[in-house]
Amino acid sequence: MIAEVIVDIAASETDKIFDYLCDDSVVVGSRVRAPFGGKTLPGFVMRIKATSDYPLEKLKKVQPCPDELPALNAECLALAEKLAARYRVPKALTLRLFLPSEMRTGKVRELTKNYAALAVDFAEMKFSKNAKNQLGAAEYLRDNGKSECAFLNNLFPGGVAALEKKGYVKITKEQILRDPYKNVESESVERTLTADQQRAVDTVNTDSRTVQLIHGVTGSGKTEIYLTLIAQQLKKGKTSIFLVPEISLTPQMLSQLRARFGRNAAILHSGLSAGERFDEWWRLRTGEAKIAIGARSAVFAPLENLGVIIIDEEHESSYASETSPRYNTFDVALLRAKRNACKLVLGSATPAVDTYKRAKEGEFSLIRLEKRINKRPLPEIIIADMRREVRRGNNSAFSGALKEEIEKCLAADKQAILFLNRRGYSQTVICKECGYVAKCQQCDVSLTYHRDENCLKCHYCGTKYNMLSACPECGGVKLSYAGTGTQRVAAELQKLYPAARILRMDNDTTSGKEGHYKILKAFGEHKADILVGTQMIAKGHDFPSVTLVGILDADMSLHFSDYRSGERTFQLLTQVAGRSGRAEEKGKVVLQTFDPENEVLRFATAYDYAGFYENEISLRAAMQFPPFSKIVRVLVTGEDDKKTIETLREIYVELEKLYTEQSEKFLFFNKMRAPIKRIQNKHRYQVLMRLSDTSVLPLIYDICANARNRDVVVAVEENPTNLS
DNA sequence: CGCGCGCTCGGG
DNA sequence: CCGAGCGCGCGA
Repeated sequence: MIAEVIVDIAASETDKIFDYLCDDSVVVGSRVRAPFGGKTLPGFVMRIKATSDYPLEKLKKVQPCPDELPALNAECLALAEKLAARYRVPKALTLRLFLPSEMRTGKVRELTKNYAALAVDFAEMKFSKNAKNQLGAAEYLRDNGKSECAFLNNLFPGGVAALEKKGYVKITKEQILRDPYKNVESESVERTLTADQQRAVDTVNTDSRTVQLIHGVTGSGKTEIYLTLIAQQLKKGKTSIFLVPEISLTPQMLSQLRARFGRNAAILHSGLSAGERFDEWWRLRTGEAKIAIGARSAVFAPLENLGVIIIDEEHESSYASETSPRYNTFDVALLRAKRNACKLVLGSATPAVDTYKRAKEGEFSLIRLEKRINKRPLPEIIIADMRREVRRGNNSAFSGALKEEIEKCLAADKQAILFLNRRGYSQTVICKECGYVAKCQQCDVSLTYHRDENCLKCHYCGTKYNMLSACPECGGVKLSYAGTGTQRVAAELQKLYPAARILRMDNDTTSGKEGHYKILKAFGEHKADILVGTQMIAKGHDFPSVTLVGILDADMSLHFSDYRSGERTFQLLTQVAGRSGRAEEKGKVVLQTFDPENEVLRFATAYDYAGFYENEISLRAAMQFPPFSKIVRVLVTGEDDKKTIETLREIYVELEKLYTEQSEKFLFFNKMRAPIKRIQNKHRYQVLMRLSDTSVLPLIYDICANARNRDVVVAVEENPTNLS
């Protein structure tokens, strides 16, 4: 037999089928070890055939890997090939997406424990008189049956090993599945559906369209709809994939899933240890677990017979991969949904403009949930005009209105959340004498001051620098801290309210697997009065005693010069505001801005998604921005500036030909330095295009794939979320 | 003359 | 991706 093998090398030069001899233990989808140019590499069997075009005598033989099941099923293989073609990446790269990394590197295997059991009858055993440990271990095994070796070795050091040598004891290895969330408490919730929820479930089940968008205000009970859909499929013996933006941010969702589905649910996410991830993956592959829950990579879960795929918070940018292969979770999910003839459910309180347009136009089904559960009112939003605060001489991060509300909140023994999308103490350190700004040596960005470590950090590459005592340019000692971050907010808050218990949650405080969980749990148990945090506190937590949310700088994300800034701001504000008043108490939101007349803020404070959408879509249409066009960026990065520019030029020349030939399909075409000129010592250049007709997109991919140069990375990004 | 490095090519 | 093979440049 001949196996067609893709060797596991991420390079376009080796991205082709190599034929190998194999025996019939090797099947399609299984992993093999293939002799390749002097050494043996892992590979994937794509097909099995009887003959080869390659001279038979030159064929080498592959060794099979002893997996119980082939690592990849037919659907995974087909999908991997499709994605490789779509994104012009080697098939080895897309195949890897379907496997836990430890399966490739082979470093982490199943966790096994050794067990000892008597192999001969105790009465027949003979012991020398000082072999106390042998006798003890044997007696223990006689009385208790099969036991763990580690345990016996503790009690009777060396006993088991000696018994095994004599043939009295047999040692067996047994696989233990790690349980990553044994510490997450279960909460049993079995609610009956509201009429709205039931209607949503019915629509998903009966509507003939593959994609179902659930547009439900925060607190309208979307989670319960997802759980019901999953449970229905489980009853039918079908499997589900449930995708969330960042699983570590949703411990409550997690415990609900655990409570409802127990070990039918497998949780895949980056915080797991390699071994845990392998075990969860394996439970899905074998069919022991039927529900895969996780961030974007869980869309590749090794499930067969899919009944439903759910993408919660579908507007989140984390669903787009930022590393090669730059797949889009929705695209992959749609391919899987079509192949399995199952539904793809999208959910959001603030759908992406593109998604909503497709739903309104009938391509997707649109399900609206306009009421919060129990008809709780949405929190009242108070706009604080920061220009007026400055005029009054208040230069602090807190407006008078916010301070007043914080005081009321503390007095009533309720909780508050303050949101500021900037970590660290101050955004930059500036010399008051000469205007010098501290910058990273490896990146073209200013450094952020972190007071707790008294250092300057680069938020792009993570490098730490000692804090300056004087300006390196002019020697001046008057340094000013410009741009407030979460550390400073927490510190100033503590000064204002010495008795208040303050927790901070940002990238700096959430290290470790359960870092997020610990902070959220402490806050949930009212062990703190005020939570100060970045983006990450905006997600779907449910804290009943939070009655106040403060948005310290609502303008921040508005001032990004990209077409999506309005959309992002609306989404962020709505999400954050939704954290307030989730129980009986009515919530309040104080939104601080320097631009109170801004349309996006006005729509957000009125909770008017439809209004926002109409306004936004007409702007986009007028400006010919997505979804009325597609922005394509070709990003060229490399350490060697000359080589990088040379590669950019090669690509540009070819793209320019395309542009002149088919200029009617281009709304914009230019090459330039990227906004951040250097990150981690890599120079960055780009060709920016806006297409009115995407038929040239495959040609753009081709040009970039052909221009691949050593030491220079070329990436094609479609409608990129951040244009740094 | 020798080897050191950089480029090209092949790998089944 | 990685190693083998080869060409050319430079130093003693």
